[in-house]
Amino acid sequence: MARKRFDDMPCSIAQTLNLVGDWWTLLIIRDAFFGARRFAEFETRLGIAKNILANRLSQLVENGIMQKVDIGQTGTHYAYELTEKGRDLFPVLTALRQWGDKWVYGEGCAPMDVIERKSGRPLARMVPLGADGTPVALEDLEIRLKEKS
Amino acid sequence: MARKRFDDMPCSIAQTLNLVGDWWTLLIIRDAFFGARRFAEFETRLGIAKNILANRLSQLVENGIMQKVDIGQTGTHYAYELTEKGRDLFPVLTALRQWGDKWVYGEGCAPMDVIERKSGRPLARMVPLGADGTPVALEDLEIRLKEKS
DNA sequence: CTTTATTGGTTTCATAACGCAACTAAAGGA
DNA sequence: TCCTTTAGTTGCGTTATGAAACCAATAAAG
Repeated sequence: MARKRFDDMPCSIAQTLNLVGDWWTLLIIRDAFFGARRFAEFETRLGIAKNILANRLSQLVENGIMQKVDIGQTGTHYAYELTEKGRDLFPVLTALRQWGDKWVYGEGCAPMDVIERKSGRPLARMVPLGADGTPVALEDLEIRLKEKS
Repeated sequence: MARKRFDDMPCSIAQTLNLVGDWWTLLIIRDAFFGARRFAEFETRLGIAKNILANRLSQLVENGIMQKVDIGQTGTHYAYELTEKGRDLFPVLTALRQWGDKWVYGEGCAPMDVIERKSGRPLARMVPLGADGTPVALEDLEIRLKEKS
């Protein structure tokens, strides 16, 4: 049967994964953050098949995460760029990257650093903070589900 | 042909997605955070097929993200629990959830809140911070790739 | 003004993954 | 002994993925 969709799950995590949670989509977004704009650029950087890339890009555009800009005074030239909605996925990518830095490569062995130019230093580790700005403990959290109206 | 693996990409994001980036895995981890422990619990909460669930759980155990604990004095009873490596994915789930809260449901309309008991208030929005603790601007970031040794 | 290259795809087809349902295995209880 | 619970495995049809071939529009070359 068809791949199961998570559309109907009343959960932001499921909904987000439904939009960006397949094999390639987050990597396309990653490369967009890292400067890729053109179809061929994504293709060669990722080593993704053209049909899959075309499909994913059109989904991303459809979902408002990227936009397709015609920069074609000269021939067929489009740029795919992140919208604000797309740029707002940066925390997700950062969390994924920091987890991999720590658990796949090990502290200090990551193949890539993201550096803040101002300070010349890498970003701080992202940690969920409470309303008062201090890190939260998992045990101190409570899930509260809203009633359906 | 076989699904493409991201194993060979020298990138923490790709590596992390390689471990937890398929359709179901992050939802299994989410439910583990929310208290699910038993095979049947994951099955009914997620509506996932048994074979897929069995496959994903064994991958998660193999990758050290969950562990399978035999709690079976009486019959066949196992519990699947997150390891430290698994619990450390909490920032990833939080970032995904907060993005969905904002862009899928809209501020204040999320179907679920994660509340800190201490304060009774939801977690703060996760934002990548620079080394000095202030939020970073995307334009002020620089990617630095490490040479292969 | 015809030919060739570039860009951004679409089509085709083999294979792998998914989803459902049925079946199995091991232990406990009636 | 037979039934139930738990945790799977197996079989099979459907869908998605990946590679390669093909296509269309424009530009550049000759």
